[in-house]
Amino acid sequence: MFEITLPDGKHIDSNLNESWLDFIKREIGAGLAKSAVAVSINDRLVDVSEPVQSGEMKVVTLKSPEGLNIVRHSAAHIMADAVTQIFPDTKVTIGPSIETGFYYDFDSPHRFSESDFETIEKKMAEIIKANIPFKRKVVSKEEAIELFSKMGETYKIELIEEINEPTVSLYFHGDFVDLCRGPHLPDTGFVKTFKLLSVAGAYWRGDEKNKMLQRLYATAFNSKNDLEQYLKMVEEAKERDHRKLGKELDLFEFSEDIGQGLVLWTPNGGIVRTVIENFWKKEHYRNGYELIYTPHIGRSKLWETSGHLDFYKEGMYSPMDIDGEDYYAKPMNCPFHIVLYKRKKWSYREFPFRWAELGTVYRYEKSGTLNGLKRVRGFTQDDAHLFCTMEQLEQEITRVLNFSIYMLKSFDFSSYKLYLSTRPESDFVGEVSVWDKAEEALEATLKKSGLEWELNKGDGAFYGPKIDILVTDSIGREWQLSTIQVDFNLPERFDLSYIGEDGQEHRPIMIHRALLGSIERFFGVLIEHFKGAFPVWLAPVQVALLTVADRHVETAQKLEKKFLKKGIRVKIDDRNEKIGYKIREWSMEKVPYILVLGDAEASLDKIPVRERGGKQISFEVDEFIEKINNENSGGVYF
RNA sequence: GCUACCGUGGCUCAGAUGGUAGAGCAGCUGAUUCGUAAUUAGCAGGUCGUCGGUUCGAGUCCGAUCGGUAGCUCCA
Repeated sequence: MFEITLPDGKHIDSNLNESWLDFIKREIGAGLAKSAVAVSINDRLVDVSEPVQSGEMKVVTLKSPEGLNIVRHSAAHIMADAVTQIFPDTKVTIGPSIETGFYYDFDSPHRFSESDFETIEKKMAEIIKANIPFKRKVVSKEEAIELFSKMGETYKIELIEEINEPTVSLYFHGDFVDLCRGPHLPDTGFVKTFKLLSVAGAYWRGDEKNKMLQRLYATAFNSKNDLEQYLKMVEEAKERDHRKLGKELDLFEFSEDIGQGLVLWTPNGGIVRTVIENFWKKEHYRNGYELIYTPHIGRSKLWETSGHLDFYKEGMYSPMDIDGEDYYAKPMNCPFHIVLYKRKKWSYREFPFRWAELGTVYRYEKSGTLNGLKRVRGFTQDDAHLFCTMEQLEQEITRVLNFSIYMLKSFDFSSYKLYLSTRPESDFVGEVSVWDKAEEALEATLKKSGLEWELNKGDGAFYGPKIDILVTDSIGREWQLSTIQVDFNLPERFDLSYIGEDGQEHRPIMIHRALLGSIERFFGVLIEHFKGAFPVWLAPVQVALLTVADRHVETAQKLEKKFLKKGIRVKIDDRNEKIGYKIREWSMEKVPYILVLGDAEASLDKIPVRERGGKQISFEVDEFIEKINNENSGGVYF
């Protein structure tokens, strides 16, 4: 007797030894049975061909996220089938579904390239069209090993040997067989549309000591429309790529002469950075921070004390010799801030301290990980270190969190996801009771914030718990920008203290925090978020004045003077070109406002303002200046 | 760092099977003074990333190196 509960709470008792598919057909409906790709029984996914069992069941259809995962996973098998048919010497390894599709890793004497895609896709289409059923078979490990060794599938054997169960499940479709937990589609025909995307190297089991395999990336969707939408989104991301826009808008540069991962800010990028930094400084003063400046290098003793030479050496550059003494370029600012702390004895009455610095650090990143502005070797952190008592921790964290959200909002990021990372299982410093108190403080802050947050249990750094903030950009991608980290380690290592109310020495709590992260990376994210069309307050040029003919230059200069006085970033274009030509150029530069000055504007009573996108509005000069000032985020930061 | 791919004038790109570099845009000079996304004529600009090799001859083949892209890995 099976007792089955449906999602609507209905109980069905059945004593038939039938498959889920038959059960669904009879008890729920033939229509649903047609689009059923799996069954969730007590939150475990199984094939629809599996026999019924007792529990809470839910039909998984193509449309659900789980359903799409199954489609993609099955498509991965189909791809592996196609590839091994076309290239028989190929060994299969693993092929899971991922967020945007699926991949399969192969070990093959054949060098895959995009030119193989068509052949593979054609073969896959054949397999799909044949509606070949997926069949599950549970066998003993020995049996499975025998099967795969006959086939020469050594990777599969390695996987089976590590499975701690007496049996394993195999999935067949046609002549293809793969070790797999499942579930899979009823048959290959359920894959509606797919596309091979790229080929890349990937280590066997993700370990760089192992052999490099060839990974074929692909994706599958339930409709052509979904696929097209996905491809469009990929296209859109390409269009927005900050490396492409950075070149087009002349915002930054890398040079072989200077070195990998080292950014040159051009005059245009320099303006944006200046605005960001000036805004940042002003807001920090307003929020109770004091700005400090520290050097780029420090003696090895400092890095020994801080522990960086023990734990972070791979990230640091080789030392330079100064008068026979080793100095290191800083990968972090904290030790310098701590040395500033140590210059005096502090009283609890003076707490908290909030010391901020736009500190430029240098970190060794493997060459393959470098990526435009997003991953560089020299960058400026918008760093700050707070020193406070345990009693002040919650209030300080709340303050930082609010400040962080305010800053992100100022740059047009309005959707956040927060993560609380807590004490790791092992390898952590400090007392458990201190950790607990700190974690409580962080959690209380998050709860009060009313923001969406999640717990990443055990994901904290060894030195303390932290809160990370992810923002969503204009095309839905997530970026981690802010991080707020409590540190129990460095105060200990540097023997920091303050005099408490009781006249005794106590250890202060230290908080590291960065709101924008790195200025370089943040700039990259901003470029992509705005697609290079910066809001007025950040735009390198805010207003372009275009003269129709030479006799209008004087008008332009008069206007320029007025704008400059008000701190508006303005450029005159008095070249001997047709007006359409100039408009095209400044439009492509994504300048927020273009003003065409001709005979009609000679008196400057009214000026015609062309907005980005082509809309034209007539303004009085003062009115327009006022408008720009309003758009300057409450101040001129340049 | 590893694997694959890529590297031609400021930018975007052409240059089958090796025979000694080409376009558009940008730049410069001239004509044009023309009102909301490219006026026109001419000129100039490249030791084809770099170094080495094969060859009578290499942008084209081979090796090394530098740089880039995708992914893997890393990110106390």
